[in-house]
Amino acid sequence: MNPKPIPNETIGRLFVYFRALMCLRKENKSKTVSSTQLSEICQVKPAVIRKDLSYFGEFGTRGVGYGIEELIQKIKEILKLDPVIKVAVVGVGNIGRALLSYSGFENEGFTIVMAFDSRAEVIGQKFGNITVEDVENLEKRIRSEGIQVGILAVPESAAPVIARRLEKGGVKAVLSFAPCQLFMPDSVQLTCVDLSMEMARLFYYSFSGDV
Amino acid sequence: MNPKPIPNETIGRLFVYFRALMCLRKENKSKTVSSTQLSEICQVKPAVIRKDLSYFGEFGTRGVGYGIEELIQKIKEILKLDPVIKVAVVGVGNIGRALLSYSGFENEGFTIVMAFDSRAEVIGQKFGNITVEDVENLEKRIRSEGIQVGILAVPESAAPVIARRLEKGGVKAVLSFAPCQLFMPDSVQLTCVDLSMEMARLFYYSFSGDV
DNA sequence: ATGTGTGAAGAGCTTCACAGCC
DNA sequence: GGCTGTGAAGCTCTTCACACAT
Repeated sequence: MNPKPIPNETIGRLFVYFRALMCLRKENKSKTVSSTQLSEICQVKPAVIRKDLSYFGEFGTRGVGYGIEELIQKIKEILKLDPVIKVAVVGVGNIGRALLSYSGFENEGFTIVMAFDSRAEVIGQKFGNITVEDVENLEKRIRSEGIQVGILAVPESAAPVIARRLEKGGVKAVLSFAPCQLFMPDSVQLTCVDLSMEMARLFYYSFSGDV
Repeated sequence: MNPKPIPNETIGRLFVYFRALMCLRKENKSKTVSSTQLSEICQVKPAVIRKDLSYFGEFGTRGVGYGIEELIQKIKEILKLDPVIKVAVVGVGNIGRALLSYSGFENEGFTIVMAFDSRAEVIGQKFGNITVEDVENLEKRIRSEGIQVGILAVPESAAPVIARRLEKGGVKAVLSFAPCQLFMPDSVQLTCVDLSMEMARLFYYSFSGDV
């Protein structure tokens, strides 16, 4: 058991702060920022920001605020944001391509280093400095390259099999875009991004209290 | 105020049940399903399923379970899943294309009916029966077509402006893929799908309790 | 016997208010 | 004055156990 129970939501918000801090650093208007200032950028209440940060230590200075550079480093540590962690994308359809061509990840602490697909016409294509490989060799290749995180961007029908193979290849975490339930051992962290579900939630809240 | 406070999470889970029920209906093995059976498919505990459903009425039969067809209809009603609600995609990059070419949405209760982009080479392209239009005319077109939901799939730099224009065009809800904070009036429901944040969360949980 | 519906207990997260420090 | 750090209160969501229906 950990010393203190850290809310799940806190982790997500830390990343939001992180991104805001990166902006502030670029603007370079000040070396420090108060929870009130941060709250305006992040749309999170000042007290929440302070409590979130306080779970991990006392990073601020009373009467002043938080050192921007220092806080960036602290959050990096906490979230293990580190481009050394290797990520692979499986499935180079539209979603896979979107991920491969998004250049923002590097500023945000991680890098995609491999891509796999099953289609002959896609294998061998280059995206930046990544060449799409044959999914046939998935387990072997991700194991030999030390891939720790897999992104599942294949069609629903292939998702369960690929998920299993990522697990066999030794990844510790999987981010899935497949609109279906996946079964994973507890040793593998699984997050599903379910667009239909988000849409459904939006619908409910937009059209419920209606005339 | 509503009669009972309904957990936010319940809404998301309802959609998960919905999808599972659609599968069960297709399999056509039985007319009914118990919360225990559903729980195995959805990976949600039986008691949670029962409580979630009980917020909206008494849909089950004691000793038997829930009628599959009946429950599908009820959830459709609750979530306002209805292909009559019109959705537009703004930004036909990789993410936009992924959404336009995903055929599953129709089974899941909504339809994308328009697409916009600013790039001359994309405007006029067809995806299924949708022709990409010039984002120039965004407000006018979504208003005249009665678009109620906008999906924001443009680069970060354009996101705040387009968000504002969607709002002006009269949408009631926006689903954004932009990795930045957006400011919207309370009258517009906003959900942000933040992939970097999900990655960061995964990282934290995968590499924290580590050696 | 089987399986739903639900009040009450429990766990988790947020908010508040203010003590403590600059 | 300004701002952080935090215990305690308040709120929300989940879990449990069992009454109730078929």
